[in-house]
Amino acid sequence: MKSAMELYSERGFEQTTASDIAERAGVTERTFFRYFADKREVLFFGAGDLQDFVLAAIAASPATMKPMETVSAAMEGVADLLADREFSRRRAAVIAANPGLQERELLKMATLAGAAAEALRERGVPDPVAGLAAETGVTVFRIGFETWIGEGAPESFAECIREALDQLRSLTAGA
Amino acid sequence: MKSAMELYSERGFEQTTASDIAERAGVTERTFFRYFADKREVLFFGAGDLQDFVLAAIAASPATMKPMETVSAAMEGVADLLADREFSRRRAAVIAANPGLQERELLKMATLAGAAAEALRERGVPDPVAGLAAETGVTVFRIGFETWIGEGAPESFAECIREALDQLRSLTAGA
DNA sequence: GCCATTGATGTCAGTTGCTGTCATCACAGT
DNA sequence: ACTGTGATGACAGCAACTGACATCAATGGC
Repeated sequence: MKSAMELYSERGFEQTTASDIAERAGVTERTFFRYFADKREVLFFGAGDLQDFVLAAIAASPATMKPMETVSAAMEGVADLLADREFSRRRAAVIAANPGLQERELLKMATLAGAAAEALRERGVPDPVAGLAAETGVTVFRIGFETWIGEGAPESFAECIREALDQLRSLTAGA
Repeated sequence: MKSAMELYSERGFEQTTASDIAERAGVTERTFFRYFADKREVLFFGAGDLQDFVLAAIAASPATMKPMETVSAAMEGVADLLADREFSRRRAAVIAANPGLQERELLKMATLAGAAAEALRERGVPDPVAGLAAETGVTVFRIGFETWIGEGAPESFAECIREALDQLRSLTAGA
């Protein structure tokens, strides 16, 4: 809900109760918990869509593509789901201010990495490589997202992803 | 406390209340929460020591050592803190069975990676490399730990770490 | 030996996150 | 109209914490 983000931004996450959010949204606290598993989950609404998107992109990529390319391309595609940069910024600020929310975000990322690894395996990528490529891909996503959120970054999310990937490449190449 | 692990193993994490643990330990619920920030934190008692150890190892390593070597060596050294393998196994099983506990573990790992990156920076390792080496080092630790916990693994934790690092090396070299 | 300080623990009351259960009520299909 | 069915509200209750204050034992100066 939008009400939750507003309140989390206004007074901070811990300072807003579930009942506050429900009230602003014009529903009962009970109803709030019917839509969201817990208070934190509100901020990760859409994480499921993101994962579905990434999985579909991996599955749909040409069989000739190398694992790392596949994952990176999928991450670039996520741009379509990230319309409002200002909103992303505020959301990130709220999460950064609260350890509990960071935990949840970490878990979402880990889950995404796990699912991506599985998707790669189903395309025939063997096992240690699949996991590593998936995890690396998620790291690239995270770094790219952070720069996209930051000051003086390129307008385009996809470009941020490509940039992060390039940096990573030159680093591992140098080792 | 040992009481907590026992109960978590017996009935599972969610099925044991804070007051249960306190009772078995012979103290009050209030006292329990004075020692541990929350119910989950019991399982991560000693995470601080681990981080201190890793940081000290990084700081103490010869200045000529390359970043990745430094971090890996530090991770190998953690072996000293991991005496009881059977205990580690039971702990891992409890954590694997509960998303909330996985969240906490993810956070601890992320924190460790952040601190390790900072320690590398203080040794003069420049910025994108420091973060990457730290994160990779933690990944190696995780993989190594998992195989050490698993069946038919080498007795020595340090050996598991070296093995994981070798695998990673051959993977990134192949790309 | 006595008292003051300090630190660890118990007690109690209260808030908040979250859940189960049942009632209500609008709306859809027949 | 009749009957699900699905969304919501109402309410009670548990468990995870927290703050405030009381107790009590050990410690250390006098």
